[in-house]
This record gives sequence, C-alpha cells and structure tokens, in this order.
Amino acid sequence: MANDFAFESLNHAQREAVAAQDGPVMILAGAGTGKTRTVTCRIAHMLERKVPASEILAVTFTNKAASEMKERIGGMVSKKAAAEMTVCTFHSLCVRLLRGGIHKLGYKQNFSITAYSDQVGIMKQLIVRKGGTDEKVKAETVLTEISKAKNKGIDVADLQDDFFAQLAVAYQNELRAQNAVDFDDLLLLAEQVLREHSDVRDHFRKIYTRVTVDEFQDTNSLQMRLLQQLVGSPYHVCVVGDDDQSIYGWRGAEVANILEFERFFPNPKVIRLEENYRSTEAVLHTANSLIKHNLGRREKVLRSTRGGGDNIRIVAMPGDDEEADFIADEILGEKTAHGRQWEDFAILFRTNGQSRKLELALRDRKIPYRMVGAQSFYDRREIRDVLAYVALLVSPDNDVPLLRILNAPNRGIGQATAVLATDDSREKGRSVWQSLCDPFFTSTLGGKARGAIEDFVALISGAKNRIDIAKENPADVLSELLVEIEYLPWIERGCKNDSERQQRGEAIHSIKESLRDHIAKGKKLQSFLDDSALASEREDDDLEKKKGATLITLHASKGLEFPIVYLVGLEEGYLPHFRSITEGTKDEERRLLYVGITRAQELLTLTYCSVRMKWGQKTGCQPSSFIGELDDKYIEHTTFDDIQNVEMSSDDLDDFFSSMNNIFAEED
DNA sequence: GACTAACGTTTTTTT
DNA sequence: AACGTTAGTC
Repeated sequence: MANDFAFESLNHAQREAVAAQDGPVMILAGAGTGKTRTVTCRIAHMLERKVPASEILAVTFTNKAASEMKERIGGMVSKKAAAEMTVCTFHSLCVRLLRGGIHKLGYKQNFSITAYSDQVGIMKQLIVRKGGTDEKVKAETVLTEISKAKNKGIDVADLQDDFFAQLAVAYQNELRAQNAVDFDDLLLLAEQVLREHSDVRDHFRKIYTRVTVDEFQDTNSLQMRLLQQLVGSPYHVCVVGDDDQSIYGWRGAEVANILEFERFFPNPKVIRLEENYRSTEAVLHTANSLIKHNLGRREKVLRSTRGGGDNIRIVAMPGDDEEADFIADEILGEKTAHGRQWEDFAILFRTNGQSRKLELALRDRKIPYRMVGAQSFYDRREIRDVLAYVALLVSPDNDVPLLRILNAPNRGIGQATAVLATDDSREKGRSVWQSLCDPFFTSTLGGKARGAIEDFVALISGAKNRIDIAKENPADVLSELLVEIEYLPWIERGCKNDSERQQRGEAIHSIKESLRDHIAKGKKLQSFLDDSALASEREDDDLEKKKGATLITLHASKGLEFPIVYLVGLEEGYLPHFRSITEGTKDEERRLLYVGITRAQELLTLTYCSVRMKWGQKTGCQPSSFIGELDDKYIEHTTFDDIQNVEMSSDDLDDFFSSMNNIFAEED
C-alpha cells in the first residue's frame, strides 16, 4: 500500500488521528506538528477502508491551501482517486451548490458573484444617493458591518445604526436586481438552501459522507452552521486547527467553534498534536511561556523534537532606521558567514506600513527579497476592467461592470451622462444597458454623448454576437475588442513610469492568457468570472518561484516557516496594536506574536525601537508589554549599540564581505 | 468632460 | 511619506 511508509513515520498522536475515522474528530494541531501530513494520511487511509473517493470532501479557507492539499494528497493516492475527491474552499463549494439550487430561493441560475471592488462601487453610489456624503460614511465600513451581520446570522435590516441598515437594505436590493450575490451571500444562501430544502440537503449528505475542515480556528458562525447542514448523523466530520493560532477574530472568526466543538457535534474524539518538528527548544519554550498568558484555551504544550538551539535575542533599537539597517546588515553577514540562502531569512511585522524602511535597507544592500501579500492581482484596476468587459460579453444587463467601463477608456460618456442613464434605468425598471439601447432615451441627450453611446452599444453587441451567434473563441473576441478600444495604450498613458507600464501590460496579458486557457479546457465564460471573483492570487507566480528574503505581515506568515526570523516592532501600540487595546482583543495580539515566534526554525530575533516614524512624524515608543511575559530562560537582552561595539573590531572583515556580496548580487 | 491641486487618511486580509 | 479622493479650473 502506497502510504504504509508514511504511516510508519507518524508519531503516536498522529497515528491516533489517522485511525480515528468514524464520528466527529477534532485534531488540535499546534504549530509545526505535522498537521498536513496527518490529515493527508488520514484521507489516504479512508480510501484503504474502501470509502469511495468521490464521497470525500476537504474544505479550506484559501485557494492556495486547497491546491496545496490537493498536491499533498495527490502524492499519496492514485491519480484517479485524487481527481475524484473534492478539495476546495468554503466559497467555491457554495458556488457549486448554488449553481444547482439557487433557483429555490428565487435567484436565476446564472447569478454573478460580486467582487469586492464592485461591492465598494455599489456602496459608494448608494451612499451618494442616500445623501450620506456629508456624514462622511465610508463604503468599506458599511460593507464590513453588513458582512459581520451576515456572518453572525443577523438580518442586515436590523443593523444597529439606522443609516447603515438603510444602506444595507438598498445594497441587498441592488444585488438582487442584478441577480448578483456577494461573498457572504454565497455561504448564507447555501446554508439556507440546505436548511430549507431537505431534498438538497439529503442529496449533498449522500454525495459527501466524509468531511474534513482545515484551519478550523478561522471558521465563523455562518461557516459552522453551513457545516452542520452539510454533515448529518453519524457525523463523519474531522476538523483540524489550533485555537492558539486564531488571528482572524476581527474578520468574524469564532474561537468558540473550536473551544466548544462538542456543542455542535456530539462526543467528538479530541486528539492533540504537540510534538513539534520545526523549531528549537529555545523557540518553543519562549512561545509556550507567552501563550500561557491567554485564558480560556485548549491547554497544549509544544514539545521540541530538536532540542537546544541558540538563545532568542531581544534587541533594543534607537529607531526604525537602525532597526532596518541592523537586520539588513546581519542578513548579509549571516549569508556569507554561514552559507545561508536568501530564502532562509524572513522579516515579520505587524502592519504593512512597517515594511517600507526594511525594503529600502535590503535594496541598498542588493539583497533580493519578496513581499508576500501586498496588492491582490484581481483587485488591480486593469484586471477589474478587463473582467468587466468579459462580464458584459456574458450579460450586458449587468449594471456594475457596465458602469465600470462605460468610460474606460474615455469615449465621451462622462459622469453626467452615466447618472442620466442610471436614473432612466431606475425609473423605467430596466437595466442601464437597456436604457442605452433605447432611442427614446438617447434622443434626450446631446449629440456628442448620443453618438458615443451608439458606438459603445454597437461595439459590445457586435462582440457579443461574435461569441453567441458566430461561435467564435471568446478569448479572440476579447483580445480584438481590447485592441479596438485601444485599452492598453490608454492604461499605459496613465502610468507614471516604465516599470508600472510593464507591470500593467503584463497583468493584462496574463488575464487574457488565463481566459484562453479556461476556454481551451472547454469551460464557460461564466465560470471564468466565478473563478476570478473567488481567486486572489495569480496561479502562475507562486511565492516559491520568487527568490529572496521574505518580508511579510504576521497575519500572512501563518502556516509558513523559516530558519531565521526577525520579528520587528515589539512596541506597545504596534504589538499589541492600539486598536486591540481599545477593542479588548489583546489575547488575539498575543496569539499573533505566538504565531510569529513559532515561524522560526533555528534563530529568532525580536526588536523594538525607542522612536519610530509614524505618518511622517517621529513618535516615541515603549517596549511591548508582551516582552515581560516571555520566560527568560533562553532569552538574551541586548541593544543596538552593544552589538555595534562588538562588531567594531571586525569591521574591516564586514566591509570585505559586503563588498564581495555586492559584486555577487550585481551579477544576477 | 478632462486635468490639476489641495485635502484627508493610514491594522491585520480572504473569499 | 504616500496614497486616493475631491473640489476647482480650463
């Protein structure tokens, strides 16, 4: 059997988890305890026990996690079995479910998924229309409140703030009129279909008899309710997570789901994975001593299998400039002195704003680096525009994408005309597209605008006919459409410099190519839009492919590991963040630091500054209160000056090394 | 309708 | 410091 070897390499608790196949199971997997290996072994074991692969469902939070799990499982079981399994995110599971059953809730089958930037666009319009501009209500804030309500199971009409509730109702109506749903609706409606329609529920319970949920500490209460609908008696459900790594509470994640799991599924088998294969004893002891300060957790102590290790350094810095220079210099020194790879180093920070100085310091020394996270590919303007054109080719009656590109590139249909068209469509109860097509409406406009609209209508319907009637390849039609409207030159004109010009050009090329791939696989335009709405990263440029030291936020670092970790800005107000103190979520900040510490395999350095630039102004800082909570058994306190003085003697050597390095770096 | 200048804002992030 | 938004001008 393929996974005999894998099973033998598991420890006792991991084997127990693999063997516990029936009924509810909760695997509490501490950081670095071989969670993924255990889960994939457990799934492989299901197949050995003759569970049909098609009945196995594994749910993750991100597309990345889903594809990683698919890959890991693929390496253990037959190709056929791996292909028959369902490994996907909560949201894509719901899309599948709703494409089959949303008509039961009065939506049309071809509903579209509203991307976040479009949600913001809709909300901004509504705020203007409802006269909230002078009350300085932010669209994002309203959307956050709506999202929280939906995930808690509260009707959006019952939002605390009256104005918010009004906006929320108008927002839902708007989506409904567009036959569109947002991300939360996917879960909300899927749960509703399952709950209200026993035939659908039974159908899905028969299809998926074995359900696994990864990163369970990140589930919110809506996802929990969905899971309850999905899994019926005898509850062959396995959840995997670590309450100590729950860092998405601000996004609605309920640690209670993991803390009170037995409330949702009866008599679960609880298995703790506590043997850590990642970090040294020094790192783990320090991490354990910190997390102990949180109350109301599932007690868990990480045990090192590697032992010993170098002490953890806590370095006091005069300011953030010195902090950045110190780390960059050390990375350079370590690389040469101990033959490290750039990929061995990671610098972790609380807020994205802290990365700038670190980036500059690395760039000065020609140290290659990769920024993880930053801007999501699908949120880029040019991508949203191109996708809007694709959406129009599917259905021009969709107002959101229509309004988005109505004057992008500029074609003489300005804001004033757009408002007239929107008003007309609302009065007559039709889509904006229908208004634009109506000669009675266009005749009320000036000649210039009328001509522009006629050209636009001809452009879109012409392209749509080529796809629908002439059955041409949509990818070709799109490419030619973009050439015709001179989209690329228009975008390039708006760029500040060559590198931006190149990046945007590449992005456009890349989205066109992925449409071509999608069509080549025989899939529909609609599913291309679904995938794009649910994806955040471009598939082809994985983190692993980019070389260099890693710059990453603490949040984004979860699940990753690095031999050498620098964790910067351990200052009161940053970590814990100001906001957490007022909101009473200091525990979550402690978990955030815990996540950061447990990323380190060998060497860990924590730094804090006396002065930090904040919004272009120097601000004084106090050391984080978390520093005092760390047990000092493996801790060494030093200062920037101490280290500089020690190194003074070997300065000449350092200079030699860094110039050597510059020579090497330039060769790249 | 398009362009420029002053203005205000700034945790974490996925789907 | 740097970004996006908005108001004012041509």
